[in-house]
Amino acid sequence: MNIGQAAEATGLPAKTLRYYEEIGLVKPARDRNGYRRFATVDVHNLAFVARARALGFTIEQCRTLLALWQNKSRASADVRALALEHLEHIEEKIADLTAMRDTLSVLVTECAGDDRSDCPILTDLAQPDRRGPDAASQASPPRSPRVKA
Amino acid sequence: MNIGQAAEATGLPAKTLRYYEEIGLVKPARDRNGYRRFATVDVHNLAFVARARALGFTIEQCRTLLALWQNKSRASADVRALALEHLEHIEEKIADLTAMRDTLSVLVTECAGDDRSDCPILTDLAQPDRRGPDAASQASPPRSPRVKA
DNA sequence: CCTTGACCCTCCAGTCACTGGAAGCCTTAT
DNA sequence: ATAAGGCTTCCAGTGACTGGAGGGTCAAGG
Repeated sequence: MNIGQAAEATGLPAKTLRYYEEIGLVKPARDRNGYRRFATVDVHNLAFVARARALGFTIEQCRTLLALWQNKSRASADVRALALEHLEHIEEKIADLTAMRDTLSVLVTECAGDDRSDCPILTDLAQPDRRGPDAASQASPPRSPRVKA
Repeated sequence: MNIGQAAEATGLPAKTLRYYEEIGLVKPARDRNGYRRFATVDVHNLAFVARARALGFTIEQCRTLLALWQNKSRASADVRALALEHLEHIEEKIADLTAMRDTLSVLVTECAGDDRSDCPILTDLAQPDRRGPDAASQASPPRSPRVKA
């Protein structure tokens, strides 16, 4: 299977497959002409990774999950721990984003949105403290807007 | 005001203030010794940006908001449109993350998490299609796990 | 006068997970 | 022979910082 077919089969762009090889997630063989040859097992691994990525696992977590998947003597507790950690991470992000959404939707509601310059959104951004539904400010670390979600 | 005091006042790391100068978000004056001197207006602008960032606006959106804030002849509709667009973006992310969370929490519940190797999480990741609460797969673009949340 | 320590400066590299593009082989069909 | 399309490598860029090296500046204490 050439890279194009593997891309087709996994739903991942060919570029991504090259990248995954580069970082050692898959190790396709090579034909004599230098083309990558993806075996069935490679495609399985890629599909596994694609699904884990779709659930928001990082590449490093995918690498770990892949290793656990291939290790028949693994303990399911290890997998569960990883998933649970990731789940907490997701919950945090949801909480942060929900706080942002609440604040922002209040502000949007308050703003007339006409051709006058008067705008509660800007007023709020300009004023220290005193925010509507006590939003994102104190979600997670007290310092700096390190949310990047 | 030196950079350290400005950092203290805005809650942003000094490194970030340098970065914001580099990309032209603020333009502090310089003392004869080369130190940045932050005027009150600079600190106000930085605090404004910090709050907008905490609400998840991108740097470019912050730049726009800052310009609108300083432009007395702006129309509040412009601000509202920007906020609304951002709000939709946030809603999308929340939806994606919620789908991930639902799938993942089902899987975590199903997994015994003991020292046996049998693990529904891995089984699910390995199997194409057939997922519990029809999760993240078809959240937003049909192709690839381009969620990066 | 000298040193110490806390600041400040610039420049470079790294993060994460790709993505885009250039330049150039290889293969297949016409 | 040539054109199209697929494959290769390598380099650079994304966003928004963050870390660190190497070095200048300043105020206080000995």
